[in-house]
Amino acid sequence: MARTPPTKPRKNALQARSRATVDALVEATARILVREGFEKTSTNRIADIAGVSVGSLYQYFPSKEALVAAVIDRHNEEIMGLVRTALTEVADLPIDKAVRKLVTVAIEAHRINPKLHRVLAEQIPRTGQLADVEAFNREIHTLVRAYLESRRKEMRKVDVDVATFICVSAIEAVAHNTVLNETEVLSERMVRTLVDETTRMVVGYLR
Amino acid sequence: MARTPPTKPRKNALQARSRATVDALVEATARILVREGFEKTSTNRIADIAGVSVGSLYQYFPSKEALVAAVIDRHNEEIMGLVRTALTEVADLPIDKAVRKLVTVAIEAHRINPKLHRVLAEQIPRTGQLADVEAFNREIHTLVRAYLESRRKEMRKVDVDVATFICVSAIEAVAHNTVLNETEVLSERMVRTLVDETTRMVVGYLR
DNA sequence: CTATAATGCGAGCGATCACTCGCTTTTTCT
DNA sequence: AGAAAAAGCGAGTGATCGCTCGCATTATAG
Repeated sequence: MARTPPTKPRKNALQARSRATVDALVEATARILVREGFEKTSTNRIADIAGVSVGSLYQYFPSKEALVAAVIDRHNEEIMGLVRTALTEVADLPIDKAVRKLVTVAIEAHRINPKLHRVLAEQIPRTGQLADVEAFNREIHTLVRAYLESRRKEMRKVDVDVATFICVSAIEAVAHNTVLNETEVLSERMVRTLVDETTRMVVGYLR
Repeated sequence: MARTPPTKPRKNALQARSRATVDALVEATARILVREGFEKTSTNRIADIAGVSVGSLYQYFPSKEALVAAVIDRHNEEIMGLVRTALTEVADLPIDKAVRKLVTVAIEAHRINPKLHRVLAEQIPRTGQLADVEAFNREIHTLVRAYLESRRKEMRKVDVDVATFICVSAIEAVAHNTVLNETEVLSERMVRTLVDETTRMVVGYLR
């Protein structure tokens, strides 16, 4: 205890070189997930593609799970970036304009990296730390709820929590299924139709 | 080739005893999935819980995947049973009555075995044969589409495929999230509210 | 320049697990 | 009853894979 042992506390303190290593590892994980699927994604392979040794990998990520979690986090943060921005922009808009914007953003967000999104949704077992996607759902729920609360006078009498739940579920589902079903390129024409229709449904529901 | 070799073509022809074995295996798989999660579900363990040897397991199921697929199939058939029945019952009803019935059934269907449903949705990697959940979605889409087509005169002018897609996505999402979010027992009060609200949204959208 | 810390390496260990094979037991058929 | 087919058995095998450990290389401090 007297002497400071040169023990590495597993993953932290980064100087220049190591930051690049960490990035390379996360990037490699994402690429393998997309190109080969979750089953083929092994730590040895990740290290390999990242141009790094397994040993180094385990300096920064305590487990394979942690690596996948990092990819999920990065992806979710991209999505949440769009959503947060949209929700502040929308704060002063009436319901019809706001909903349209939110539906548009939801689909955009799902189109950021559709292949990765698909793999994350369909192949990653939500277990242990990976179960924390829930946190993002809670944040979205909170933000949307706050908006609806502030626009209550434009709405019919309705429980705001229930309305939030229904609207978020519906919008998310349409965006999700749109991206998953349409193999690759889905026309701008189609996207506009879906935005129109979903907006109509949700706005009609709220008023 | 001249002699009929007593080779078992791997899984088929069932006399009395073996049918029980197959059932026990599928049932055991479902139970382990629920109680221990997908990760802990190994073929040795399945055979163990089923009171059967691994050897026998592989007489009827060519792979672990096949076993899990059987569980998924059984569960989906239960759900599809309810949905098919509901859709025929509903054929002559006006949109508002029909949608209410369908929403109710959707939630009921998801409540058949919520824990299993959760595991299947969250922990099973949709890969290889397991990807065939899609077939059930197609059937639902077809059935709902046919109903909407037949009720076109009660509806505003709208592309029936798009409307089907939106309605099915929305209803399924609400049912799904309802069952997943509410930990265990969700009050009849809440269910009624959700049915009311979802029905309102969908009916409002269609007219 | 030397000492010390930080970063990187990769062969290989230990454990798990899907699956096989040679054999025994039970059922069916005649 | 006897034979043949069907069903059942479970120790063992081969391969995979997450992860460790002892050592090498590179950067920073004094």
